[in-house]
Amino acid sequence: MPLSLYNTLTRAKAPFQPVRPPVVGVYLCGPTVYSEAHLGNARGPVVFDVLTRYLRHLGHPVRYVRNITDVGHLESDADTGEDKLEKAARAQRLEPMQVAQHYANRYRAHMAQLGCLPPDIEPQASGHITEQIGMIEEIVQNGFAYEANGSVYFDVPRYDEHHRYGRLSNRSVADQLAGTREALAGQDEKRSPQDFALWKRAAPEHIMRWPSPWGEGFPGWHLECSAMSRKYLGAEFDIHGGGLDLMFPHHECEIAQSQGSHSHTDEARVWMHNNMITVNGAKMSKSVGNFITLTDLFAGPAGGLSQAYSPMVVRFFLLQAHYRSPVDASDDALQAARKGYRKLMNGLRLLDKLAAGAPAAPGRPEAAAELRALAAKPAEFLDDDLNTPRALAALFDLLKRFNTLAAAPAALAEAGGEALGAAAAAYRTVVTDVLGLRDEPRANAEELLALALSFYAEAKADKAYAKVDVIRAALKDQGIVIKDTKAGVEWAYSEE
RNA sequence: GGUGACGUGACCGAGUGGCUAGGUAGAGGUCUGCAAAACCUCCUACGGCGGUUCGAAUCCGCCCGUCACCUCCA
Repeated sequence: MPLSLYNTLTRAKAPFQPVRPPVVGVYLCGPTVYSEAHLGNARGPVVFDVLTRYLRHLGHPVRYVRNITDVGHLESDADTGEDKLEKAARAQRLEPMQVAQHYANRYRAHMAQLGCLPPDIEPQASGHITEQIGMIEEIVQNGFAYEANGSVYFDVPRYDEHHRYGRLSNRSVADQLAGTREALAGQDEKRSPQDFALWKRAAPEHIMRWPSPWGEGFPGWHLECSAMSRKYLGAEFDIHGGGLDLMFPHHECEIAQSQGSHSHTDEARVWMHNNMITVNGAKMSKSVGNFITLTDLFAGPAGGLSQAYSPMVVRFFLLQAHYRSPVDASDDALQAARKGYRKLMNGLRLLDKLAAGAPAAPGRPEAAAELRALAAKPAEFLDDDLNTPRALAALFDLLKRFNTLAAAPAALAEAGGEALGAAAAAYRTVVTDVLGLRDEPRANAEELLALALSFYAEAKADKAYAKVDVIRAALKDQGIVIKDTKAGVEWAYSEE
């Protein structure tokens, strides 16, 4: 069964066909690095991490691009001076690029904790000013942009005459005009309120600025993704992802820029949007008090949650909902996810035991076939627009079967070693390679060691020297030597 | 006002025109020195009102309610 994906552009699921098979190009809109990443920032990267992992599992060489936005966006169109990055830099008395680097580093660390593989290319907007200027020049040449007072704006009505603007988000230019009437004030530079900036003239106090044919300034909000995706993935590539909130205006503008500059393509063939996360039923916001940064989430109580939740629990929790559905985080939901996650991980350990006791004989054909069919289910559900909740359900079904087999040697023999091995491999592959869930060891080595030493001391006191020798040898295998001192039993790392 | 999504059992969350989602929690049981795990059985469902249909929780209409986007936002 081929992989089907839901395309926001067509509002339908369709079998996935790479533009240049077997290679697949994926672009995900990355973070603007001016503050700590929060729970909501985790969903897109996790979803598209599973997507790229699955594409690779299916044998596609994937080029996964996730940008870092380090040219801060303006707070609003009317505000020419307040740039998010510069604002953060001023508040922290730092160079803007220092702020960007700081949060980019933290972002990468958080993504690694969440089990997201690093992108193949992680381009930064500030390093691609040349490409962005080149793209603006093309758009101007094609008549879809105009210069005004050192800034360049995309001419939405003009573009709309040739290509429909608003296809992705299903909006019409006329409707938007009706809806934005009140906002007309103070937008004198723009010919139409929907026009968006490709290049902004820098006010004197603006720090981040670059020379351009239109004077000193900086690129507009939406341009970097068009320029960088084109550079690294081509004028038409396979999959463009992002949060639902980016659909309009960001992605709509990207399509317009790509169509208007070069290629008469929609930039990407498939547009995928992950839905949002709410916390205790409401959108995260600082004023509601349910805003949760990833740092706080992983470390302790935050934003209406009573305790810390580990990165893998969060990942499992996110995968338990379909990526196009909204998901609500709460203590109840996360605690249930934690137990489910641990159950799945305990399954991985069970596989090792099963493999050790697997029968060599082929088993009964029907039983073997049945086990293989059960083991094929998780991937089948992933084929259906990445249905991770169903895939997880199928994994739990499979795990139940493993548990049953582990307790019943007769049934184990019926299934046969070959089918068992294949089923175990399927479980392990989907859980770890595709869903990216790994075991988070929780046992405290120091405490376990203290326990072993207490048994040692007890055995010694009982003069049970056979037991004493066993404990000492086992610890030595772990590189730990026991030291009997007058003060009591101590330990040290072996110097051998 | 425009666009889109949604309302499923104690909680989270899939799915489907008739056939078990799954996880968590709860009840009983098997196993067990005790416990845990595991397994078996059970429990509470599809917002309301109409319509289409042999049959709808699943399709259509209306109503009620919730959320998101339309300004930066994952």
